[in-house]
Amino acid sequence: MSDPVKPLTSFLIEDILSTEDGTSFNSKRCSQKRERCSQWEEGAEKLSEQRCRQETAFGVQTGEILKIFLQQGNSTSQPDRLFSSSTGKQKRSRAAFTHLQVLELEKKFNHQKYLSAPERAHLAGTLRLTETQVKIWFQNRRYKTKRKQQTSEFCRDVCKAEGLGDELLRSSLISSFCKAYQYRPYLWDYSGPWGPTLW
DNA sequence: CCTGTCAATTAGAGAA
DNA sequence: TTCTCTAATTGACAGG
Repeated sequence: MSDPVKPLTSFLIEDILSTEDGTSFNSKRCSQKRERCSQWEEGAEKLSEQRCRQETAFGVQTGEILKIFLQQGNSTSQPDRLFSSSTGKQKRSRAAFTHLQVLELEKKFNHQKYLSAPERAHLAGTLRLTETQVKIWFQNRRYKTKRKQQTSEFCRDVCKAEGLGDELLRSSLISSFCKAYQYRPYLWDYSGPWGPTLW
């Protein structure tokens, strides 16, 4: 019998809700943050109801399922961290993927940069992640790859400009690159003398 | 409409 | 505390 309890993240709540009422939580995408908050609060309530039903179904004591979540060690899988208890204000949760999960995701990514829906579902199932988490991981991974590649091209061009003694080109390359990436663009991978000092 | 992508950014969490 | 990585969010846009 498979373990009924998965690490609980905001995405899992989406999945739970989508199977609960037959409508996709994703499809309720809201433009207003306020609307989102009220939906999340609703989600929290439904979640707690669902825990009760699971406890009944699995014949365990009240609070047992919550305890299992809490015992999973990963603090971000604590369901109640998703919401601040007193204010009812939404708190963003951040799952920490295990080494194995990342390893498998990387392996798959090296093989193919895009996943079809069935492939994504299969991978999510085997890694015990939600499909949304897999989708977002691949999205972030593609963006990271692209930025790394742009950084390496930038480094190459700057080195070339330096080699030619073209100070004007060098500084224009650097300024346009800095403008494009206000955030640190994976420059730490490059141990050139000027790399990390740029920022 | 719905869902997916990219690009940019935010923010949680672990390491130093 | 600060730094760094990266999961998650947001918004614009595209395709079915």
